[in-house]
Amino acid sequence: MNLPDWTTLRIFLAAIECGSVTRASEKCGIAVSAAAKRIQDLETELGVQLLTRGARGVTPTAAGELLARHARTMFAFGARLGEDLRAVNGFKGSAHHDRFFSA
Amino acid sequence: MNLPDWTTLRIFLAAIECGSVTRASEKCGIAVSAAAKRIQDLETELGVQLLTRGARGVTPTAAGELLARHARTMFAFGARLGEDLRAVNGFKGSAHHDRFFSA
DNA sequence: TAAAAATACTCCATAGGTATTTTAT
DNA sequence: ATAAAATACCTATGGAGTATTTTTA
Repeated sequence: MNLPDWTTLRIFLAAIECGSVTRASEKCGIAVSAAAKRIQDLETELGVQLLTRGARGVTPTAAGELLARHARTMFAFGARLGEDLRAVNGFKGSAHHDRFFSA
Repeated sequence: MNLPDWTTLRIFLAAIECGSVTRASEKCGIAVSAAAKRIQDLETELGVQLLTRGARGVTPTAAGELLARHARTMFAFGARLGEDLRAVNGFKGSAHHDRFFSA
C-alpha cells in the first residue's frame, strides 16, 4: 500500500474542519459521493475508523485526530518544499506556481 | 496544482539512486515509458529540470537534489505517521499494515 | 422526519503497457 | 554502435458525477 494521497488528505481535513463530508465536498469542489468514498477507502486502507458519523455530520475519532495532525504537518512541509524549489529555480515562473505547494 | 504524488516521488528518488530511469522503473515495477513520463510531467508541473539526461543514465540537477532531499524527509515522516496510527489503533492489523507507510 | 452519508450505476480521463524512434556517448 | 530515454499509440482501471437509498438523531 501507499501513503494516502494529498487529495484524500485535503478532503479528510476539510471534513473535520467543516464537521461534515457534504460541506467538505463543496469546499473541495467534488461530489459528496466521491468525497465519502475517498474517506471510506482511506479508513479501509488504514484499517482504522477515522470519523464518527451522525445525522448532523462527522467528528474525528482519536485515530482521525492523529492523522489530521500529521496531515497538517505534511502540508506545511509541502509548502516549504515549494518555497525552496522556487528559490533554487531563481523564482522563474513563481506566479504560475504560487499555489503549487499550498495546503 | 497539487503536491507531487508519492508514486512519482518514489520513482524520482529511485531514478537518482539507480542513476537511470530504466533501472528505477524496474525497481518500482513499472514500464520505462511510464516512469519517464511521470518524471517529465513532474518537471513540467514544477517548471524546473530535475534530471540531466545522458547516454549512460541520469544525474540530478540542483533542483533535483533539493527535491530528493525533501522527498526523503516526507517519506520518513510518512513512516512515523504509520507507526503512530498503528499505536493509536492498538496494533490491530499491524501485520497487514507493516509496509503501508514505508518508503 | 429531515439532514447527512452511503450505495449503485455510468462515463471518461489518465496511468500504464507495447512497440518504435530519437538522443547521447 | 549501443544503451538509455522519449514518443506514439492503445487499453483498461478507477476516480468523479448523477440519482437513489439508507442511516442517525
